[in-house]
Amino acid sequence: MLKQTPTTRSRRRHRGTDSVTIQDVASEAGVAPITVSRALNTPESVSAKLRERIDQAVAKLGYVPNLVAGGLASAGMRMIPVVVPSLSILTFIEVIHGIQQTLEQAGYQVLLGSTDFDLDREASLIESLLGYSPSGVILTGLRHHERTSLRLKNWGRPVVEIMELGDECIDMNVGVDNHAAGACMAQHLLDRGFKRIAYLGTGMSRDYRAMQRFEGHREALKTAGVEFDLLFRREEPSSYEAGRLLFLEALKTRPDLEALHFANDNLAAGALMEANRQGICVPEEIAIGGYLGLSLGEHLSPRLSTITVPRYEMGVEAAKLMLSRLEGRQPLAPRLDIGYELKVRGST
Amino acid sequence: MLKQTPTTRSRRRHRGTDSVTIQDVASEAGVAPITVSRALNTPESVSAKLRERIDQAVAKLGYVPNLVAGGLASAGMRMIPVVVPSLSILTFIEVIHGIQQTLEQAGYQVLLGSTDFDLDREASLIESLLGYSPSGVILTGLRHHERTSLRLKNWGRPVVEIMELGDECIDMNVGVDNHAAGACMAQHLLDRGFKRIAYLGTGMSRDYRAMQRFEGHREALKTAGVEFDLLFRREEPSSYEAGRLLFLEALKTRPDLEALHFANDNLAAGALMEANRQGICVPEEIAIGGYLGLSLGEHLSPRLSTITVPRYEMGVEAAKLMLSRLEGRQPLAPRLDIGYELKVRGST
DNA sequence: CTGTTAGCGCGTTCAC
DNA sequence: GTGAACGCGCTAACAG
Repeated sequence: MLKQTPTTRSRRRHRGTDSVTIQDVASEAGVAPITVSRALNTPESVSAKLRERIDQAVAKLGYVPNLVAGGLASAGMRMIPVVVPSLSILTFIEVIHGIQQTLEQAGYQVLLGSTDFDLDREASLIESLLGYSPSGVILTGLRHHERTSLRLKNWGRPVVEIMELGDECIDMNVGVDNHAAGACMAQHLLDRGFKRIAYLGTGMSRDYRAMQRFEGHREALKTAGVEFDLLFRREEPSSYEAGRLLFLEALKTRPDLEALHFANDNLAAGALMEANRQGICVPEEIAIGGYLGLSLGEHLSPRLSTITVPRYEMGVEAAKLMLSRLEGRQPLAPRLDIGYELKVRGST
Repeated sequence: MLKQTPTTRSRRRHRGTDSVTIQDVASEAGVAPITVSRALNTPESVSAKLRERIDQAVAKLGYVPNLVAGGLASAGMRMIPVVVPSLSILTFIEVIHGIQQTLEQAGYQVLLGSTDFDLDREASLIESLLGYSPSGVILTGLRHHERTSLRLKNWGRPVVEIMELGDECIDMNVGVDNHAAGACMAQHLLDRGFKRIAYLGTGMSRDYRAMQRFEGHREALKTAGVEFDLLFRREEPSSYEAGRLLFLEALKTRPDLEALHFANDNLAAGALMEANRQGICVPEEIAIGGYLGLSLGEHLSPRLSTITVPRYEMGVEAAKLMLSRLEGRQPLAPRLDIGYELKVRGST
């Protein structure tokens, strides 16, 4: 299947991809291969004259550097694995998008990895991803297998942990303070005069960041002297449907509830749409708050109050941090709080 | 930055990643490196005794094969670039998800690439992705730069084109018949008794698949003897907001419209939500149909009629086709129609 | 500024 | 069933 043409060039001893190599370009331009290499990688270290001859030869032969060979000889394959818990959660997609756009401009490619919120899978995935000799790694969260953290710390190449903020990171960290964000929405609900407030989430035994927001929520209530500590949870992944079910369950179990604090906008939107369907008035009969700032929230009626997190920007910043290290610059700070913003809209 | 420890092992001449190599394992097990290689890649060609010794050494040293070296020596880096027009369109994300899940199980990794619907960018992106010596390539659509198609045809490794269906593909093809899908929804609208039906889409000068659906739509109307050929378009990317604006524009320009056929569910949902907001009754005052089958559509009121496309499954099938080639099996058919399904719900 | 030499770590080839 | 030698294509190191 590989190479059906039995190799026209006589130079090839065996195998070989039969493509144009740096040697071909060197011959064409009448220089040594290393000069071609330099002309391509550090043009300023080659005289203008040779550079031009080489550029012409490259164009003429259609030379494309073999990054694998380059990666073996030097270091780094100009790839960055991005390891996230799930590819079916929009948040991660948007972060990945930001990362991809930024890295691609700089000539790096993104390698995708997903762990399904499983730290064992994360550990083995990262282990095998390192076999690709990537230039750096971006991964989700600050909690990992101990051997993963150790391995990456000793790895000697840039590592960025995203989505979460903390004092102890492997190398660099861009994220948001989940605890504070949870407290922020809870405080908003309290400010609105609600007391019987529940938190509702999915997959919280695996997604500990949602749990951190719940902790913030709970603490805000406690601090305000509101003795109400209600959590509704389901173990399936987040979806509109899960939000709808959570909503129904909450209404049924505790008809006295005044406000619902959802772990994310998908759930909140599912609830809001169900409320619309049933003719339940939001926020008069029950208030609904979310987290993330999905654009959908702005189009529902009433518009969804939420805490927006600049997800795309988080990706961009993570990538920039990565690039600054890769290009030898020391990043200003290895830790960046990307922030969040409370958006008060109609649903609360 | 790279390797701060000045290399403890004396073996290293210069550079080198200071990690465990096949040679280390070989020494530990008291065999030649090639035997380790065989024990790992073709276990049946090594005696049980040695195999066990080697496995132990691998475990003891925590050896992880350097895929870069392997990729250079043999061929294929066990990576598959997936090139899509955009990472901000949910459809592509879901397809990528299916691809990623399937390939990762088989030990292949996904490299992400996006072209922003630009065939020039696609051409140069693919050119540079080939530098990674990937095992295969998955790309979007059947239309490419001629040099891209030629390059990939001569490349000698599996190529799958997705999202679209056609007779002439580079190698293998999994997708959906856009023309037929557009006609299908149009026919449904006609069957409902609507005649003044408009098609509404975004970015259609770049996203020719949406245009193919429009052609199908237009033809269905013509065939039915309905002389109505109205297209509303905007050039921004699809979004709820774009759908809302398109909806408003259509209502304003042509108050006599009976049904709106949107190029995708994002647009349709934006329109439907705006209708709700304005108290416009759907479908009594105006019917709305979409395309894709996003789960959001099922939660709106009324529920959105649409044409569902099994996006995740399309990814899975594309990956399976790829794998069958990579593993030397001939795929049953190099062309797979993934199909679509008309979902008639409340909005029409 | 340019060239020479010597690997990067692995798998193929061919011999035993 | 196992091993020795060599090369995949490129670049770091060290001259000149």
